[in-house]
Amino acid sequence: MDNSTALSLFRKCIEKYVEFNEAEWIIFSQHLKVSILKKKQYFATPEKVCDNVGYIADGAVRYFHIKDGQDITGYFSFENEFVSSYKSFLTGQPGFTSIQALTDTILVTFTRKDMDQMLSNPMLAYKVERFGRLVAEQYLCCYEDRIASFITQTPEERYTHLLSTGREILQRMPQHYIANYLGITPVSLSRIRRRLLVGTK
Amino acid sequence: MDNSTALSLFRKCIEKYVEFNEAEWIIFSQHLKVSILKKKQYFATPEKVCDNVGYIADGAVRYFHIKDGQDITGYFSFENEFVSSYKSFLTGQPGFTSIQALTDTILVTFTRKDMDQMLSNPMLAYKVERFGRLVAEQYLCCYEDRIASFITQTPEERYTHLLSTGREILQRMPQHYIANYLGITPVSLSRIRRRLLVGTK
DNA sequence: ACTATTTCTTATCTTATGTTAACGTTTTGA
DNA sequence: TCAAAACGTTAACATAAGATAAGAAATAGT
Repeated sequence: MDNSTALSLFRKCIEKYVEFNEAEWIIFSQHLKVSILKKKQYFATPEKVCDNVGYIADGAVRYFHIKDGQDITGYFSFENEFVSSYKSFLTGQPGFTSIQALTDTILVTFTRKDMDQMLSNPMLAYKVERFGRLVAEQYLCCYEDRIASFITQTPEERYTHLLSTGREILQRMPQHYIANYLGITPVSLSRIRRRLLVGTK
Repeated sequence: MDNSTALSLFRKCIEKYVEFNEAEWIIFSQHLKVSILKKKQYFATPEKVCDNVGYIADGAVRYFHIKDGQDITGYFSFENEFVSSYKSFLTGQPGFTSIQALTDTILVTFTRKDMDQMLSNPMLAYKVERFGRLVAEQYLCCYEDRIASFITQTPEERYTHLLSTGREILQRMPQHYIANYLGITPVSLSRIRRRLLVGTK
């Protein structure tokens, strides 16, 4: 995929939120950079401030935390989604999240500085504010559901619910990542799957 | 507390995000309503669309879900915080969350319609977009931490972490609400407390 | 002031999960 | 192509959590 393809995918994506005329888009796109993250390269690490937001034109990334030397997967992002250690990006403080490319990944990125410049540019400010609001709101809704699932559901229920949504995660992620994502260990997920199998046959 | 006190508290709160001049504030405040929610009255119920965002000038509310006839507390909001079933408010769909006043609560509210009107009013649009973005971002950061705690921590760790932050929740909420908030049963929290006591003495 | 309700603890029992390790299979990378 | 690494399942054991019930203490409401 070439840079202009990546950029036009990005444009299509953000125009779900706000539309830009050509003049605006030219200025906006001056703040964008297309880059490739090779498999296993890091988009964010725990010690550093995550200074970028990325749009995944192609590929996938995995979010994880390290606890007691163990790697615990918390989330994934795929093509046509955004990626960032948001809290770190927004607060300017180091996050506790690592983000790593699962495959070679083509990204359209902009930095915190770029975002601040756009927010200070009268020609873009309003639309960038709006874009930011709508994206944040959308994530808020997702997070609300995820938190509710931890409070109201058992691990087995969370897994069957994930099955019922048929999310991409199921096809594309190894099971032990899915287990972490559900808040359990890989061994436990394997047992849950066994229970469900026995129950249905 | 009278209405103007409530309104000026609200103004002080949102001016942490954006500042309004007098003309703007006059228009903004025309969209605001001060109301009282008596103890045990509902701000939101699962069947209905949550059409309001509230600012708590005084009082406190509890968010909960009903599962198998049981009431599971998910969150709290206190004075000087916002309250809404955000996903419902943002999507216009019924939520699954109930929100109930824990004590008589004084609210400054605006409806979805008010928000849309403000977003369409050129005099306010920019600042309201910005306000919305910053509030959503702040919640995003909180939610991110909360999700990480479910994935990386045991219930006991979540509780000791809550203790270490000394959050208001601890002083003002009965323990079985806190248990739900941590994703466990009240009985289990009681046992965790026992374990911690024995461990320290 | 007194009763009803709520809250918290404790006990018992059952069940699910975490931990560790072993094994076979699949995938990866050189 | 071949060795190393990653992956999924299973087993055994220890631990923690859920469910239920009972009882004491605190609180609320009248």
